[in-house]
Amino acid sequence: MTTLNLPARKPFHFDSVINSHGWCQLAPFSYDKVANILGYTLRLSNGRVVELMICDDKDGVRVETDKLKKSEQNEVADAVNWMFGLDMDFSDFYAASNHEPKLARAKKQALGRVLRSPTLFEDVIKTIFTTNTLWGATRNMTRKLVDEFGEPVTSIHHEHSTLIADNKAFPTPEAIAASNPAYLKEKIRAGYRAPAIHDLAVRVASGKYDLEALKTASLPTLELRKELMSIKGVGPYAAANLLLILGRSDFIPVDSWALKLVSHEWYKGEPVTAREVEKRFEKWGRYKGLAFWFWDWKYNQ
DNA sequence: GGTAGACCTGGACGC
DNA sequence: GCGTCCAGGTCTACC
Repeated sequence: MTTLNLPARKPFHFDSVINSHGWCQLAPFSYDKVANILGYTLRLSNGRVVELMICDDKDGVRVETDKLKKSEQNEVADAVNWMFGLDMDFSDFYAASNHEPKLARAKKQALGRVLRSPTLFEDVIKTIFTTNTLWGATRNMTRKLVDEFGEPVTSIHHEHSTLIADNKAFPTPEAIAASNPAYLKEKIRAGYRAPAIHDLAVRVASGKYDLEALKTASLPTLELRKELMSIKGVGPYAAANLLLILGRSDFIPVDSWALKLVSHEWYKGEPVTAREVEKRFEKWGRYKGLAFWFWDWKYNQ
């Protein structure tokens, strides 16, 4: 058993990260609401697959997992640090939103961080799975992809293996690349998205496309957006969602839900276009995405 | 530069 | 049960 205590930049609220969006409901995440523990099945670079149990801690988060070597501990720490954005600083956003009643709770609740997967590859695929479909189908596609192509937790204690036998890590690009679009369409139920995720997996697995480099790229947001939108299946909504995950807040992920929220907030439920959404948040400039995402919406069913 | 229509799944609804 | 309709972003083709 290994326990890691990872500190976070203040302010930090574990629950705010968990509830930042629906990601904790997508495999290989699991969330125990009663115990307030986030589970995640992680594949380490040496091929070992471990189950992480992540919970709130005095100064950040605590991670419990199988006994790990030092190098493996460092890898887990790096992964969780990224997933929770432990070092992210939102003080400028808090200062900007200080006088906006609809964002007044932002600093107190430490809003700003969004839960992310360890790799951008995983988050791009999950984001493509959210497009043009209902949330139930998104969960379904992700679950099936993990079950079909993910590697199971490496069992050390065989007598306990039944407890973790079902958990698998998110598939590697290689594993998805080795499949084919027809299979992804039929078995994963990815529909017309299948060629897009297969193509991405092939490009990443071949080493020709360094997707993970975008996590730390210092490109201007507009350039980064262009780069994300060059990925098949990633349009304006998906790119904005991924930018928010990457800590860039200049764009709003406008989907049909966003239109509904804005419509009820300012237009008495009358239909609105993406233009109206942009207009309403224009003044927030580079905090546009955050202001939209953490707005205290009237309509919230 | 803007937009109609096709893409695919799953849930709702009517028979 | 079975068929029909609809919601949901992206992409292509065509103005």
